[in-house]
Amino acid sequence: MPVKNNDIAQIFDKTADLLEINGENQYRIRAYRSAAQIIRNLSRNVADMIENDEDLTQLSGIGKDLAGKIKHIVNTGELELLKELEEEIPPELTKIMDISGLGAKKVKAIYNELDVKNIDELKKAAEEHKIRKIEGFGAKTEENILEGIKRFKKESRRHKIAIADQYAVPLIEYLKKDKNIRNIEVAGSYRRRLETIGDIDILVTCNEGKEVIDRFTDYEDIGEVVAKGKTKSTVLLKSGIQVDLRVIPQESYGAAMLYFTGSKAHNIAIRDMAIKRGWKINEYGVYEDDKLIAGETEEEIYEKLGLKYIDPALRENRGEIEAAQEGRLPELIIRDNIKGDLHTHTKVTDGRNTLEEMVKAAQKMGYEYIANTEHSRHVSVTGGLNEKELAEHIKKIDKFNEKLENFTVLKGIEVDILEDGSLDLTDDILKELDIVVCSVHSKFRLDRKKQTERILRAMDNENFHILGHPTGRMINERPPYDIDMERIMKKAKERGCFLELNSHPARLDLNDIYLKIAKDMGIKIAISTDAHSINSYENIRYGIGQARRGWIEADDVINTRNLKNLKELLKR
DNA sequence: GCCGTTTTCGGCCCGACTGTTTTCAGTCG
Repeated sequence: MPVKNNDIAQIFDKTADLLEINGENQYRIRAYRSAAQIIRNLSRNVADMIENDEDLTQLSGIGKDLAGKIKHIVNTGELELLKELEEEIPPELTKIMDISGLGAKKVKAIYNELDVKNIDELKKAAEEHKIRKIEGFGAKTEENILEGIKRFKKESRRHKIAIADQYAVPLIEYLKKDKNIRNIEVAGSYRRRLETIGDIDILVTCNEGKEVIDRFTDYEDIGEVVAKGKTKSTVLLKSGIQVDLRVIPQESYGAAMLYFTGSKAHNIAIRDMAIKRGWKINEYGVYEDDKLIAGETEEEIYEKLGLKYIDPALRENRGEIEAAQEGRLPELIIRDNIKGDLHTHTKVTDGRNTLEEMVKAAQKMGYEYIANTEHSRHVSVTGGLNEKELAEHIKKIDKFNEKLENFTVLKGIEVDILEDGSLDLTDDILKELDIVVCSVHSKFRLDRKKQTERILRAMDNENFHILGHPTGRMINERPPYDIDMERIMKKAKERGCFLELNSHPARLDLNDIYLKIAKDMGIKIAISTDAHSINSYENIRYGIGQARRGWIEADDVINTRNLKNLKELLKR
């Protein structure tokens, strides 16, 4: 099985951790971390690039040495340096570094003094008050370690963006009641609309910082105040989600928004541009010597650097800075571009509302059409339809449409792709439909070759329109099917098939990186919600956020078309 | 370990907070 980009990234990350514990040169460590990030964000398979004999040192941040190491990893799956380090230092120490408050230096000290190698031993040592005896450590640090372990076990994963929304929105409403606040906004990965967020970063400008910080730490949903200073405070909500609040001077608001929105890679690149012009950028502004020359808005900072404004969704240092320099930033899709939902269920199978209710709610969304796509028979737990039932259902929709004005229900199905790549319903009935969404709902664990060929074969069916939730992943719960997405995309392009971006916040499938590849290949996307009730249409905003991260414009998406143009596209 | 409009050597983003210290190291974002 080819080595995946993420495998290489993980090896480099782990190497960096161990080098850090070893007290190596911090810039060497940074080089490994940055390489991990570059590889992880790459929109192509490194293994393929090597096979094509491409020069990896073309990637900024990858030099001769790392290029060689990447090649070695791709060929052998291993890195000698990491193996050597693991013999020298217990590899589990890197896990201890994930505990908040513990970095390389402290981990090393604890290991040297007490021979603590893993989290269990760490807990024991702290409970026996051995930690506080180490030089530079004290009782407070020991308490924090125990707290950190508790928290780590409870909340070690990132939170889905929809979960973050549930906490961020009411907290912002609460803070806004303080009239002393002038600007308030959530920055960080939340603002970039990442599919998951680590914590919620709130920035405010105001007259009286102390007042805002006090109000913040008084919030009723807080479980613990972790830190509280004059300009910054960190709390844990009862749910375990961390929230950081920062008070910013008005003249620095743009600089702070830029800085705390990230991503880190984007910030470093921006700062680097400033350094080349003899300036310095920090969270307070752009400085020429000690003179503030920009900072109140993000726009003016980008402008100073000769850049068009870059949308937060694009700030990953994946080419957006070059695009901004050359005036070829995409005009990103917005919610209002969407004219209808192409993947919906009703009570007929496993949905919760009737078709009538679903249509009414869709009209409220401002849509012109929806596709009704019930499950096919193979998904028996949902009451999936067989040929005869679907034929009757089609007649019902025809009748239903006669009553509608300025709105159309497209006759569709979400048909299962069976293990052998055949579709769960006959061609005779499929060809009666306006739209056929094809999805994998079983046999998730086929090997890469079989799983890929299963989908490729399905695409050969002339009734195939859209590949539903293409990778099958559930964020934090289930990994993607093992498939060769590049082959699948090539086939989609060749056969005129479309790929779904499933907007359900637990799926967000395709991810941003695949979306960008699809766009670059000229494959059109359907942004759908897979709505099982009238309340799910709103999930489209998560799909839109993800699409923007993938550089998607309105024209790349089939359900931005009016009904007539959509039907043209569906003719294949 | 990477990189080059001052450089093939000598830089590399940078400030706030905490806890341990009496002026700073470690961690974090």
